[in-house]
Amino acid sequence: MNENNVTPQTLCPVARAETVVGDRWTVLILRELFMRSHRFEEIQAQTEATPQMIAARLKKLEADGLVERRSYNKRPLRYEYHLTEKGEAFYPVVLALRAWGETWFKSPEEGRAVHYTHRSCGKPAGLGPVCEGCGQTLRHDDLIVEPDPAYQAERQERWEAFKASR
Amino acid sequence: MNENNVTPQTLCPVARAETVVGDRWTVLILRELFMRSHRFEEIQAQTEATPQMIAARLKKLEADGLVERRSYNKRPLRYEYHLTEKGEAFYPVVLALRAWGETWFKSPEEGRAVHYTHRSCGKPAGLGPVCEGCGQTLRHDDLIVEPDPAYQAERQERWEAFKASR
DNA sequence: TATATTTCCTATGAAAATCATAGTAGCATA
DNA sequence: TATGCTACTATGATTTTCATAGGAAATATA
Repeated sequence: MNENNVTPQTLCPVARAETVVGDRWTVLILRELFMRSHRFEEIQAQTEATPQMIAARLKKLEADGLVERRSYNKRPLRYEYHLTEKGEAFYPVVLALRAWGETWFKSPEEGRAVHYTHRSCGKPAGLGPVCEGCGQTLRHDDLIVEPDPAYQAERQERWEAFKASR
Repeated sequence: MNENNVTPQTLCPVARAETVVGDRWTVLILRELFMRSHRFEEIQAQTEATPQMIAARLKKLEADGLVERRSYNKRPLRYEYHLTEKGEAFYPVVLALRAWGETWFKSPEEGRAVHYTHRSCGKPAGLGPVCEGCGQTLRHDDLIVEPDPAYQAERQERWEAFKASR
């Protein structure tokens, strides 16, 4: 994995961002955090990465300031992972990635994986970056997220397969 | 490198997108194409990747339909790389990445790497996704791109260093 | 004619990351 | 005592990446 460079080599913000998020597993972990999976096991099950991949990336994400670890249980000590403000600020990238993926990687008969409703106007938000209904810029905490039944089932199944394999 | 899966494993558009662009070099190559570097050597110089990295990724980007190779010279046969419509459509992701990078990876004394002017309203476009001046969604071909002198110098220097090393 | 130069890559071997698989630590519950 | 739960770590084979060098096919220059 790419160690974070202390002195930035370039002024380019895309290159700097990529030293942190230029990795498939990292982005999938961030997706899971936005999907409100906060536990190691949930993230592992839904990304289908090995535990080392998850562990290494969570550690780096924490070092890079996108993620913080919160203990939700002493004895035995257990942690959950949450996005920091910097991590939350990554949302527009995920949204843009989603829009691109929905547009260019789906056959017509496949529906959207997730349906968004814009809380402030009550209308479907569409693919962004601005709300289809009211034109406002979409923010993560202003969206009601509803996984499509098919996607929900897929996630459910992945979780069960994961559980069964222990 | 990740071979493209014929049957998608998931409905998640982010995961599907990441099988194509979930890689640092790939994103940097796309950035260069948006910066109007179309030649192998320019891309190599500005990304500072090895030629195999570039060659392999350009090949995959072509297979994935984001990039097309155009011969600009017979005898000797020479190619340039250009974005397809699918590749151009990736722009919002780059823009979001840039905004995040500019916001979270810069000290106050460092300026923006690139300045955008919105062609249709003539005002500075800001960090997007919508124009700071007029509120419209930013499109790549509607932006006048002006690298900051410092960033320009950095790129110039990289090119010269590359040339000198041959 | 001979020698550079330009451009786009390919070859090679060492170093690092990744993967599948298995296992550990600490505690709770039956 | 045994079984389960959760968050990881260990190991060894496989794959990818990196640094460095080189090649091929033509034109330009001496």
